[in-house]
Amino acid sequence: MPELPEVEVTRLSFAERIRGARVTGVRVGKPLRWPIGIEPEALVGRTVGDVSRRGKYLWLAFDQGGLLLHLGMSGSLAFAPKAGDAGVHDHFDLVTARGTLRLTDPRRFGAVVFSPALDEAPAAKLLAGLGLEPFDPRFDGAYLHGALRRRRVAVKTALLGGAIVVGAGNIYACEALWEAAIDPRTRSDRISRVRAVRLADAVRTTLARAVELGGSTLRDFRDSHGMAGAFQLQARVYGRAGQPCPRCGTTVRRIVQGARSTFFCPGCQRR
DNA sequence: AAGTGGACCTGCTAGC
DNA sequence: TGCTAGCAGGTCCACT
Repeated sequence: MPELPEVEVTRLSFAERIRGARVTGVRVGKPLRWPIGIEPEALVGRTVGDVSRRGKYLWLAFDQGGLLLHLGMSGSLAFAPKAGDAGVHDHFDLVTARGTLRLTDPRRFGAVVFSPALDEAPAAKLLAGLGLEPFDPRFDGAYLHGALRRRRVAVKTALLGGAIVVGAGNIYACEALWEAAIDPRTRSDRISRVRAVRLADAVRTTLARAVELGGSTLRDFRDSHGMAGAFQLQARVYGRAGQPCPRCGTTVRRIVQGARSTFFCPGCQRR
């Protein structure tokens, strides 16, 4: 489910509501990717502060420490309709007077990890190695060109890796490469400076537009109030194998790169 | 060091 | 209808 736009849309949908709330209870379900790292009871009595985002992680700050949250492949955060009605896929509840923030995650690739601070372990360790935020002014064509030159993987793989720029997962990496008219199989060190400028623009604008549209709801993504996203309706290539490219009419293809599906137009996306 | 493939876990859909 | 294979939005880790 969640790439940067879905995570950001989720954040925007609950941050205001939960800020200042006092934790009155915590419920945990099945284990997620990593142990929480604190007795859930020890969170009771803390006050929620700001919710920020780094890549696809959310940092929910308390007056003391905070929780690093990740939605994995199938996670979502929502306010529970009423307390005590947790289903089999609900694995974390943060109960407050302003509502119960609930992580639902069928595949359990997501995570809830307590950390004493964002810049201390374990949070810092999980965030180490992340590339620039796409909306960071330092993320531009020159930076991207330089970073791509140091790698020899396919440019799609380089984007997905997150070590150069965070936030573009499988949907938006495919979409940004279409936007920039670059063949996803192109070796990253063969991308010219001019095309790197185009690609950096495409990554930024694709992610920004997706946030504006409320993310992509392919199957089950909802924000914390249950709203679906609309970006998927505008996807040009993702999930559209066999359909005509909206730019040149060539049939969109699906290939596999690094065990992930890549969708692209072999007509107008060039090496 | 960088690149590759497997691992984690569950649910859904298409096809026989 | 029931079973199976294949697929899914992420990313860490072990191995080459």
